[in-house]
Amino acid sequence: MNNLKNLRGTVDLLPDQLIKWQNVEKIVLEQLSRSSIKEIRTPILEMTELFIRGIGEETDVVSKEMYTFLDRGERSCTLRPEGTASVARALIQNGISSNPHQKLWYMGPMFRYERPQAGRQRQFHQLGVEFIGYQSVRSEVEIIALAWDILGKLGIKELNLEINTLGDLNDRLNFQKSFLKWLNINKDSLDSDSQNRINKNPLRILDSKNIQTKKVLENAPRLFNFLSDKSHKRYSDLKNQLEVLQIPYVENFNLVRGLDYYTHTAFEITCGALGSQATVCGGGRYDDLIKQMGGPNTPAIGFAIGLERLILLAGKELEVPRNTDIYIINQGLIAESLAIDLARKLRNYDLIVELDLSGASFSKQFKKANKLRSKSIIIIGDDEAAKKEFTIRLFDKESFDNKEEVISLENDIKLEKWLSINLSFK
RNA sequence: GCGGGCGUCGCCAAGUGGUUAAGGCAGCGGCUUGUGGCGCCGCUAUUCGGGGGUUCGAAUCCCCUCGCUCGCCCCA
Repeated sequence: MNNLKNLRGTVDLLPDQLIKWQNVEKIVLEQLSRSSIKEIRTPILEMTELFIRGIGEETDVVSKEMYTFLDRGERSCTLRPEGTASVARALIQNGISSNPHQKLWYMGPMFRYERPQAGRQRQFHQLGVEFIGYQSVRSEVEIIALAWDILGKLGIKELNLEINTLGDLNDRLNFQKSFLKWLNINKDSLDSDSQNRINKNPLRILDSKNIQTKKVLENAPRLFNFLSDKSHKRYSDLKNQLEVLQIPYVENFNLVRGLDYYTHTAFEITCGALGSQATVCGGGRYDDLIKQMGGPNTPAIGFAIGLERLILLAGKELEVPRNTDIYIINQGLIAESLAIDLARKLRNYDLIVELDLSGASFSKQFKKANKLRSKSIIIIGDDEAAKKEFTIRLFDKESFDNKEEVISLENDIKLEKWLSINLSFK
């Protein structure tokens, strides 16, 4: 059995860990539904072509991180490395023009072939939100605020919001012209990674982490200075509105982000507690993507939150499970079936009811109930079965002074009264 | 893809060449098959991530490999 293991960069989530996941998901989904955002589910597997065209051939994600293979029909397939391209594809395919304004969310696994690290896996999970068909600055502010609030609802502290603007396609082309000129003059002062990017993806050089390159870049032309008046206005409107909402931000002119489809606003939320993989949320506007992919001209903006990173940040209080309300101790053939019937009835009261299936001694079953920290127990054995009744007892760990009552199996009124007094059942 | 650290039972670990691989937690069984918190007793690694080598003898030394981890790169 030793040779059968999970693949590198994948993990098993066991029941104890899933308590936290489920709690986090619950809070997140509540917040999304309050904002009237609808769920969309797209396939995990897509044509490779989708990501090459959507994300950009020269991006790191596409050029070296995709899980790509040929299926039995010789089609090139890829496990999705992110969600936006799939959502765009699904909308185009299903007739976006009949419904051009949509607020959508999705949640699920993504795949990138990278070296695993804390907060980074090969199969990881993202929550994504996309506002489709919205051009306004307020849609950007709304979406940033949403990301900010989701993280806030989970009690995550010390978050940093970084923003930047990339301008529109024209702004970028103008900038790129003079940036390329500058890059070629200063080529020798750049690190080798950046030199390689000159002809492939010059914008990415902007957020190089190389100290030497960073220093040289200080004298490079600024994208900001190539923005049209309109783009400038967008950006200052964005900042003003964030200030009204009292969401603190830091401008980072080098924030470019790794996917080609971004225009205008790009943002990232980081948390120092995550260590080197600090980004918990990244997003931005992508006004040209849907058109580029063959759909109608449709502006859009979105973000993605990394769920593994979110779980790392979320507080310990979300790890607490809901305890069993009633543990049913039972023994004997007749008692057994009465106990099953009783369990079904109690579950209709929306109580967590666990039926002991072991047939072990009463003593064992009591110990099990105690270990589970069950709030109460029901005892039903041969004696009770014969009289068509059961014993119900509060099962307080602290005191042994437990209230116990014998109730007839038919007496639902008495049962409900007991439940409402002792388990605050309504 | 490149550097640094690590790898002994489900978890936390002692052991650094000499033959029975400590201990704690958890688990299981019993004292106590009709009654729970405590206690006591017992069981649970032919084996030290895997493979090969050195040696009379290896968890301990050497080589390879896999995995984890921290950084770089990049991102969620």
